[in-house]
Amino acid sequence: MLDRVLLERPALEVAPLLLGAMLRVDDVTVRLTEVEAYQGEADPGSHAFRGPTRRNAVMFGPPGHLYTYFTYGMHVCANVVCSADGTPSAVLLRAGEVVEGLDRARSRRPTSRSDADLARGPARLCVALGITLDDGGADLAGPRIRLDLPTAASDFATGPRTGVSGAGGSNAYPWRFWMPGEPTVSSYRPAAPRSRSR
DNA sequence: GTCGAGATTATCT
DNA sequence: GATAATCTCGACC
Repeated sequence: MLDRVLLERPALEVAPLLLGAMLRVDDVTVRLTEVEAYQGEADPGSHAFRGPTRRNAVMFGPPGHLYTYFTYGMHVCANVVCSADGTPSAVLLRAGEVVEGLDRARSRRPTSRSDADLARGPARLCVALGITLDDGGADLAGPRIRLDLPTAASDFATGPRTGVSGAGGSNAYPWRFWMPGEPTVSSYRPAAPRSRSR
């Protein structure tokens, strides 16, 4: 059962709690191995930094809900909304290990060469689980989506966020959390400065 | 194995 | 019209 009280804390405290958590969508279950904290208003890298918009409205709402968004036109990323109602904190689900519904996950991600690749990366995780924009704002204790927090905190490491746009100069926050030794967590390739020129 | 560059579209200014 | 919390593929070591 999802303990909503735990999610009312700041993202930085919720993030380690989510490591090892089980996230089930329909018949596919993933054990989260890598997450990233976003402190809304105090975080230049967060979508909520510039204030509430239609897209990030869910983040400003009560915790225990799913915040989804489109990025780069092709990819969906999922967050767990935390902190109290009105505080735009969220934890991005970066990677996980598919522990149930492997066949389903594999068919959704035919390009994955190994099972560890199925949910290694925010957008991949969403595809493997079948999360779409339609699931934005969904209750994490609902019929289709269910989140189970681990009973005990897992071992974890922290480090600087990668992949966050350098536009805000926000790469300085060590708000990435992962479980050491997990094959689904690779030292993520530093985001290449993306140039649309040409 | 690691490194570098392009693709593609919802959302915001 | 510009931007973006990424992924995939190809080249090279």
